[in-house]
Amino acid sequence: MTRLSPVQQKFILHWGEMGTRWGINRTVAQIHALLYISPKPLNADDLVEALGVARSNVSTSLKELQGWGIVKLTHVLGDKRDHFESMKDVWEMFRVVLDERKKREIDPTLAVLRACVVEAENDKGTDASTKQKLRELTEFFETTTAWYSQIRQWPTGALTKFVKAGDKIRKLLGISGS
Amino acid sequence: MTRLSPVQQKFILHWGEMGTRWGINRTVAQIHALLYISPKPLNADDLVEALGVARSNVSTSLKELQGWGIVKLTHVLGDKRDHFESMKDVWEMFRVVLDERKKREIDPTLAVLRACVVEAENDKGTDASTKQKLRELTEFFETTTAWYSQIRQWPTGALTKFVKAGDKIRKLLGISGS
DNA sequence: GCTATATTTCAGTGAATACGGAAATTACAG
DNA sequence: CTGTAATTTCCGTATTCACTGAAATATAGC
Repeated sequence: MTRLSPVQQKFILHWGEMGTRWGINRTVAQIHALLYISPKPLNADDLVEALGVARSNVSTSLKELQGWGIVKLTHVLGDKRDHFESMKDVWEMFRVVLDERKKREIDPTLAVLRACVVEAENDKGTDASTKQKLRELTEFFETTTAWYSQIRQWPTGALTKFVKAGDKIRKLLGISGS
Repeated sequence: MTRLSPVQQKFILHWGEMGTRWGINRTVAQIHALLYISPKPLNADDLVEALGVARSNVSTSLKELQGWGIVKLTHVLGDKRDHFESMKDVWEMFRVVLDERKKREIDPTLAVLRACVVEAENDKGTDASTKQKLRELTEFFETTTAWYSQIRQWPTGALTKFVKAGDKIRKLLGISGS
């Protein structure tokens, strides 16, 4: 692993920054950024050297990334050390991340909402507005997750076609448009 | 503002928890949750009492929510105190939040990525893999944002129709399917 | 303009999180 | 089996972030 170029640095730093904004640890995001642009698998010491963080920090961050399913452990011939590489297909990568966030956050939220709706029905202490709003929120998540499970299986490039199709879709669906 | 029912508490606590997972301050999210289910505008003291947080905390959180554009300041007759209400349409609300996050995070990211791509072109220090990956990532964000600006103007309920339409869309677009 | 009330700002404190370094464990070569 | 390299775990520290309470400012009625 040679020293990072200014461009690589800029990208990695920004990616780390974005990570924190979305609830991802900065180092985790930086390591992911580096692995993503790297042409070959890197070992832990490569990452330590390139990013200037502690070995232990790299270790836990890599575990985290493997937990997300976007970084895999590999080996290179003649080297006993573990090496790591990022998923390379951007589309696939985001699909995996979205699936994971859905599983970790949206699904539990839906579970809580449904429980709240049920519980609110036979509960005098909860006003009508709350009941109504909880129902609407539940429905919102139900619709959007159903919709996501549709488009998540679109092949790469389908969104491009979709964008190009423009208003045709809306007409097909009989959507009035806003 | 009467005391929170167990259902309301459960919802508000969970919403606060979810907030933190997505980079939103817990108190901010809790206040938003409470305003969302509230049938009428609430003042700062209502929030202090219901959530058990400091007055100053409520103040800054409300500023934050107004900054996001999902909470508005209003007044009720015969009360000089400021009152606040949340946007009530879930769909509109998420549209606003997504627009804002796009503006704050995605757009700057795209700017950085484009700058990186340009800078990488005339730079011997950056390898081919990096250039390639940065291009792909840029393209990804360009496509997805273009796609978002399409569906963001779909009227409420259009997604439902979309889900029901199922595979028809894919056939229309000539997408092979996965 | 003065007073009471409401709101915001700000500095200090506390809690959560991230991180580093040493120690412990594991994996491997000879 | 032994020694060495690699990796992980763990605990203490540091940094960041959230929050409070008090002081300062603003607002509205009189």
